[in-house]
Parts: sequence; C-alpha cells; structure tokens
Amino acid sequence: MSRKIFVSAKEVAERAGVSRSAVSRTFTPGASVSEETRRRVVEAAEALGYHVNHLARGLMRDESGIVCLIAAELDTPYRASLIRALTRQLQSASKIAMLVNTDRSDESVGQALRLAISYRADASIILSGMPDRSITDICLKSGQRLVLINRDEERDGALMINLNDREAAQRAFLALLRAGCRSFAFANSEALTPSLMAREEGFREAGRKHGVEVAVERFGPTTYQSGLVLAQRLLTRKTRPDAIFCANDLIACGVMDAARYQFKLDIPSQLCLVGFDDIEQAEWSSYNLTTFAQPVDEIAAEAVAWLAHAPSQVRSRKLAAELVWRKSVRGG
Amino acid sequence: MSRKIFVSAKEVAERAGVSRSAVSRTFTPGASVSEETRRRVVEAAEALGYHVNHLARGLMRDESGIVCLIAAELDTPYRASLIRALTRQLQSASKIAMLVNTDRSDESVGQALRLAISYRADASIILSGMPDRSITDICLKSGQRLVLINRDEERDGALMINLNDREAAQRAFLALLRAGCRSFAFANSEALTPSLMAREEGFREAGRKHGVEVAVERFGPTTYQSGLVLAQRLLTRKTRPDAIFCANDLIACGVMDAARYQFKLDIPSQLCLVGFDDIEQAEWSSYNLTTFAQPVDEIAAEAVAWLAHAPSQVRSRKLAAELVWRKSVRGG
DNA sequence: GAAACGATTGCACACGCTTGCAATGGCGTG
DNA sequence: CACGCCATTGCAAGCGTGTGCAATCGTTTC
Repeated sequence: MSRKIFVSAKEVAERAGVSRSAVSRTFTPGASVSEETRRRVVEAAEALGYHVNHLARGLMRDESGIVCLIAAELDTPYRASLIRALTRQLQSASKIAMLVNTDRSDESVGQALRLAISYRADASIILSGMPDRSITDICLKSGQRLVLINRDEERDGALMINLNDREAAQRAFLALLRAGCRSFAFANSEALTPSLMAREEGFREAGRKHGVEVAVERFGPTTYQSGLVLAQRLLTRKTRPDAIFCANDLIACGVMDAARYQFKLDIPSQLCLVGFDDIEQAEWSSYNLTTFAQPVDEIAAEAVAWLAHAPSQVRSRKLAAELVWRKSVRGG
Repeated sequence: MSRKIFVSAKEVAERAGVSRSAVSRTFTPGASVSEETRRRVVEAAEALGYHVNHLARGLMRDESGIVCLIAAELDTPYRASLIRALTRQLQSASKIAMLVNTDRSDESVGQALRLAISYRADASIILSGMPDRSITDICLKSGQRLVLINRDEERDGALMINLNDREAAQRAFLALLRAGCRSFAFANSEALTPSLMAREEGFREAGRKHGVEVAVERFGPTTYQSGLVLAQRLLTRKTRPDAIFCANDLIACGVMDAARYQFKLDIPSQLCLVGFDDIEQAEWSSYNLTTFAQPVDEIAAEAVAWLAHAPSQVRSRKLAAELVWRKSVRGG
C-alpha cells in the first residue's frame, strides 16, 4: 500500500518564495494578494502539480462542497436521467455529487445518510425510500440540508419536491374518456411509493367522479417485466379494458408489448395506453407512448437552487408533469 | 447561511468522561480500548448523534475512501448499469463513489481529474474520454489509482479494462454468415471511441477474410436517433444489406425500428441485426435483439478488486462479451 | 515633511482527527 | 515481595488548510 504523496501548499510556498498564507489566499476567491505574488504562486503550483486539498478546506470551512445523492435502482431510465440532471447542475453550482446506492429498504437509506454526515456533505438528496426520523433529525440538527424528491412524509426543515401526480392521473382519465374508451384499468407495481399511489388514487377518483369503475392490478417491482404480467392479468378479465393507465413508462412498455404480441391487440384502436415519466424509450417508434413528462431539469434546478442559495422558507414545491401526446391514445 | 454544527469527538469524550483519544480509538478498528470505555463512548456517541468526520480522518490517513467516477451521458442504459454496478461494489469495499459528469471533451475529463485530486480520491475510474497525459501523470505521481474502462491509450501504472471487441465483431460476422446473409453492413456513430472502432474494424476484417465487402456508415452520436438515420442510409443503397452489425444496442434499436416501420422489412427474415451491450431494452419483446453482453459486473469487480487490494502488477485485463442469442438473427 | 490611509503579507491558531510515546495500573511469575 | 509483562489510557504532535490580527510598506493628503 503505497502512501499517497500529494503536494501541499507549504511546498508551493517554498518554491515561490512566499508564505503559506499567500498560497492559500491565491486560491481563495476574494482574498487580498498582489498580482505579483499571485503570478509566482500560480507558476509554482502549476510546476508542482498542486491542487488545494478540499478535505482540509472542508474541515476549516465546515463546507465540503459534497452533495449526497441517495437512490435505489439507479440504472432505471427515469432515475438515471434525474441523476444526470442533478450531477450536471450541482457541478454548475460548484458542488460535487456523491452517489449512494441503496437497496430500497429504509434502513439502507439511513445508512446512506450516516455516510453523508460522516463526509460532512452540504446536503443530501433522497430519491428513494424514507429513512427514520431519528436520522433525518440528526442531519437537520447538524445543519445539513435535506431534499426529498417524490417522498410524501413531512420533515421539518427539508425541501420536498413533488409532482401533481393526482391531477395528472385525472387528466389521463379525461384524455382516455375523450378517446372513446369505456373500460378503464390502472396497472401498478407493488412498490406502493407515494407518487405511484397518488397516480392510482387520482385515476380511481376520476373514475368515480364519472361513474366508472376502474380495474386495478398490482404486481411486482416497477419494471417492464411486471408490465407483461399486469397485461396478462388485466386483458384476461371478463370485461377487457380498452384503456390502461400505467404507473410508469416501463410498465407501459411491458403492457404494450404483451397486448400486441400476446393478445394481438392494435394500439391505439383496440387499446389505449398512457404512461408516466417520458423516458427515452417512450419516444421510440415501437412504442410511441403518450405519457406524462417528468420535469427532470426543473426538479434538479429547484433542488440545487434551494441548497446553493440562502435557505429560503420554502418547504415544498409542486411541479407539473405535462402530458406528451404521441400515438398510444386515439385522437390527441 | 447557517453554520454547520456537527458534534465532535471532544464533546463525546466529555460526556463519556474519557479522553478524546479513547473516542477515536473506539471508532478505529483494531485499536486498543477496554470493553468498558468502548461501551460508554458508544453510548455517548449515540446520544449525541456523533459520526466520525471522514474529512479529518482522510486528512490524517491520506486515504479519503472516495473513488471518482468520470463519465459522459450517464443516463445511457449501458453506462447507467455500469455505474450502478460500480457504486454497489465500491460500497461493498467500504468506498464511496463521487460522480462527475463530463461533456465528453477530453478537457472536461481533465477538469474532473483535477477535482478528484482536490478531494484526494483514492482512485479515479474513467468511463468516457481520455485526458491529457500531463494530468494523468499528476494523478499517478500523487499515488492515486487510475482505471480506464474501454479506453485504448496506455498509461503507465493505470489499470486498463477492455473487451474483446474485435473478436466479438468477427464472431458476429460468422453468425450472420451462417444465417445465410449475403450483404453486410456496419452501422457506426461518429464518436470514434476505441471500442466502437475496434468493432468496426473487426467486422470489416472478417468480411475481407471471407471475400465480402462490408458497407460502413457513420453518423452522429451513439443513439437511437442515429440508428434511424443510419438505417435510412444503409437500406437505400443499391445493394441493400440483409445483415447489419450495429456499434451498440441503441443504434440497433433505431435501425430495427426504421427497417420495420419505414421500410416494412421483417426481422429476421429480410434483415438480420446484431447489437452490442445487451441493454435492458434488447430483451424487450419489440426488439428481441441478438447482441453481445457487456460483463458489467465483472468489469466493476475487476476495477474494485484492483484498487481495494494491493496494487498488483497487472496492467491490463481483457474481458469477454458473450453473444446472447435472441430473435434478430435467423437460426441461432 | 509628517501624518493618515490602504494594500499586502506573515504569524499563529483553529478545524477534527489519528497515532507514537510514555505513563499507569493490574497481573502472573520467580 | 520484586520484577516484568501487557493492556489501557492520556498527552501532544501533526495532517493541510483558512483567517484574524498586527506589522510592513508605499502612496496620498494637508
């Protein structure tokens, strides 16, 4: 195990013939250094390959510049694009993302938060799961920012970013109704996360409002494969649905493929589908899925703005998922 | 900007009625502490919500536990799954991933490496682009490990993980030949990364060996949309190819969709396709793509093993991408 | 020419932690 | 009982920074 040998400010100072403070000030925006010394310091630093030690700087300033991203299944299209947006915008705000992969259990999210504290992260952004209050309290008490994306539970002092899932679901119902559909179904996973449940309830509620019964089926994780199974179950019902609102696009793709290849149904003439997320695949010719677009960039922007600027009193932001019309619903 | 107020070892020591060293030793595996003091320390730490400051610890030990992942377009299916595998395995090895999003330019990769140095990362793993030698030299001289995945350029002291792209391409040619195809084409992007070029050259070479001319078309980034354009160009040639090997699965999906919906071709009876990566969508019923599987878990395992264990003399690892037979090639 | 001022610089301490070293005390052995 | 051994513990130095404070120096103003 070869010890590391990074070059320190002291060495740069010696080489440049100045004090160590001068070096420090050279790399501290707004500090008082003459043009001459700055030049010499920069030159020496360049020659030696010096880089300010952010660990030590973080220790002093109590501000590491690290933001911890906590998520499960981060290879899922939607989550991957959100992570991309977040890392990009964090970098623009001179912060750096630390990525923690959880296994969806709340306990592992707690573990991740402890890690964030250990690294004195400036903030943590939770995309999956919901940890124990005892741990989030430590975060907040320590002055660490906390952003919850699509979580429902309240945490004093945290920023909660949510979508208008319920309204979107009602909008989906109306779109399907106007397309002439008669028999409605909702295809959900068993994950039961707050946003998925809000979509289910919103859709059911819209059905009730129009005096229509909505068939609901729940199965497995929120994946394409679950979509196959869900289609199997829904399309073999006594009254076959001609409209299915899917909890997300992955499920929708699965449902669509099963409907087409297994049940030989034409989309949208025999079956209309609406998804959620607007993942890249929704746009592919094979699917052409009408769906709600997650405003990933806006979500990321809200999160980054909140933790980069002064801690405003805003506690909760509700963003809108817009309906993207494609070809899986008649009309449009 | 409310100052952070994390609890320090000193406070824990006071509450537990021991010295600050005792606290430190309690949280340092293998250090000498009596059962009694450990108990009291742990209790006090629990009550106060204390967590060891990894910044300070890293400062002392010259080992931050941070590993820097450098990649572009990290919402791409293949890259997202690689990142997932890497973060998981890093966490198992008690390391933590720092994610840097580059814009593919080598300069931005260099910037990312500087960041890695600033945070005194134990290692950097480069998935995209190739930075200037001057910067990698600083990394290596500083004792920072460097892993290059699917890069070709040599860097003394770095671990290079590569795939058998060339051989895979030849294997693809043989498979298509045995399927009875007569006119071969390769659909590439303009990215010209080493692995994509190796696939193209391997395929061409196999063609030469069998006295067959291989049509090659290059366009745009490595995406589904490029696949649409590439199909447009290839399938309007004088002699229409009946076999296309695609630089990766995204392109293959695009080619397939264009072939089906625009040119009304049946797959695989009129056109055989082979992709590369085995992204999740390759398995979806709409595509059923015969493709080469990236051994993501093995890649991640190699990388993590190398930087967690003693720095073995291994400089380069070549892993095999296995052909996954599905339905986009006749026979199989 | 003296005084006042502002820009620049170095010193020294603090940040929270690890660890070598020496001191302490309990214990077994001769 | 004297001795040595070992486990435990506290002290203090040091890791690489940022920054308040005082000192220095050049310039401007009266």
